[in-house]
Amino acid sequence: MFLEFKKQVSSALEDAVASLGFQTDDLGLEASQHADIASKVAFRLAAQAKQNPKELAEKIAEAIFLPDDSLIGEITTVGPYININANRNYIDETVFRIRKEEDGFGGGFCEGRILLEHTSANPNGPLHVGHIRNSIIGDTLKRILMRAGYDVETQYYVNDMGRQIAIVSWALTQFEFDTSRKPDHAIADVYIKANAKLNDNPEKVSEIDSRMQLVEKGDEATIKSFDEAVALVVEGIRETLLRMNVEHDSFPHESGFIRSGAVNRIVEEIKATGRTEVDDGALVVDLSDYGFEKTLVIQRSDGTSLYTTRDLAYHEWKGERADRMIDVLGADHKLISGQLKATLNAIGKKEPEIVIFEFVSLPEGSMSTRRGKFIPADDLLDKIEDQAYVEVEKRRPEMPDEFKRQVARNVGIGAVRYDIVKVSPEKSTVFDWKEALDFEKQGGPFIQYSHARACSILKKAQEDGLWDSARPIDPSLLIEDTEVDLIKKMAAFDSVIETSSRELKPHSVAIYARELADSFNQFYRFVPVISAEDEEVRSVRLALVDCARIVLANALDTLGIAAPESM
RNA sequence: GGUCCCGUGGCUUAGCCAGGAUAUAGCAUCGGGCUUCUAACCCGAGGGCCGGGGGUUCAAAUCCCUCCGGGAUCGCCA
Repeated sequence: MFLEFKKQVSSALEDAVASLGFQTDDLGLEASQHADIASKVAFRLAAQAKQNPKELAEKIAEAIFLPDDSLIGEITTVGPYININANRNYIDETVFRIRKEEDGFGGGFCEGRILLEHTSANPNGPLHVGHIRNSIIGDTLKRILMRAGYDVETQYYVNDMGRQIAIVSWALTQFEFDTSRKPDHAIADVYIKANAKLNDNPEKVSEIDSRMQLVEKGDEATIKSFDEAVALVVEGIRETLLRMNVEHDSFPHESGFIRSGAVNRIVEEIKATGRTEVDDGALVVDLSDYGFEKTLVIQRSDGTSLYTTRDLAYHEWKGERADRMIDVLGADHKLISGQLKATLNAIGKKEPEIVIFEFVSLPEGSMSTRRGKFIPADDLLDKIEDQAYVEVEKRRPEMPDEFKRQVARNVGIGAVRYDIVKVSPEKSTVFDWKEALDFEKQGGPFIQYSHARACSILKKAQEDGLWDSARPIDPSLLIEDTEVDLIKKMAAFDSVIETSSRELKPHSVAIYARELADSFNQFYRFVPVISAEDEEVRSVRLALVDCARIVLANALDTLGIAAPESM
């Protein structure tokens, strides 16, 4: 709804500026604490108009023409600022729309097909607390883009033939596989042992090399041993992701692009550009004109392909199947993803948009599956759910155990997802158990609680025979400050989705959801609903609570966090 | 050493790309609020030369330069 208001403001301001004989492509619109939206256009035009910004602002404000059905209300100037407020129509219309559109409210203004790749961790062990930053950013992005209106397919690109996987398959011949453990964890055990053994016995490395050559040549027994190990780990990873409400639509395997011949084809295409040369037996690409000093290796001296080579083929394939490709990658991929884009560009292929997130490290240093230095996501989820159970027990001791477990799951995952997504991806973080298990106030559970609270009011009203969602309402009775603030906050949801989908920044949705819950809680505190004296007022306030329930649920859904009716 | 990212009250953090009105919020601290729709809540207070220094501008947390601190990365790993 705010998007529509903003559009009207833009066009009204443009017309006003034009009517005074000026031109600008920057209306300087910004959120403001003094109005629903403010314009700094007078600053921009002051030089051109040779007038002082204050007088200019007044002239522009006077020149604004508003049609009858406008959403724009009061317009004032304070110095050079033009402060523009929405009118009553905006408030009332917002309430009507939320009730009409329900779970669709706040989206549906974009179209196109997007392939979104995220997580794609190597299947050599379980997801750890660093990986899930990728998963949560990626999954939230998916939800944001889908709400915005895009057709989104998420993919987990499975590395089923890299060096690490060769080590895993070798490890299974060297060490006993503990079938009593979750398979991704059991694989990590033997993988860690294998790496230690290879470290102590460097002559064994040739066994890994030969496995890689065999799999690339299509040796069935070797491929089978890789596949089995990979399938075990991927199954465990999917289970972990599902616990966090993360689900991928497909799992393309790297080997598929070798077998289809796509990798060989793309190597030939790159050769045809004349950019390649053989350096020390390896095939390298010159990307110096793209600003990369070092060449990019796309084939080992033994002729086998690298991750990068297979990734090029994968992106070519994706580019043919979508309007946009988005990859969520860790900071260690910054350079390689730039080289990937440059190479795709050099052969005339579509390039992906890359979302980079910085690392999550441990107090003692960076995480490493190979060295066994990591905290499995499963451990974090187990502990946070245990902690959440304690919190539920404290508050709802009388409820059945099944209820408490369910709430603990929802709240625990909500806390984890919110905690991770609320921070800008470009900040590196250090994982801290104490912090992770501390139910930070005004985090995920705070928003879930607000939703439960709205549900609780509606439930009670319904039991008392006071609430009927079909009954006509008169939103103009919603005049308390906290009511209007809440409605305006809800109206802004579409604009938050629009911005975060355009900038691919999921954390702004997290901030918004918290602010929305905050607005609702203030309304709850100051305005009686069920006990409102006037029947009409009570009805419309109940409708407002229902609106809050809807928008809170939409915001939570966008964050991949459950919206419990009771907790 | 080169390149990229980050550095905002005790801690975590928004704003920076598109410079402008008293710099955002949470945690923690202190004070207040449950006979009233779930207190996982609400209200209030203190606390910041926006890492340091230069520059551009009428105006800099925001742009440029430089230094310091942290992270990432620098061909046959992914």
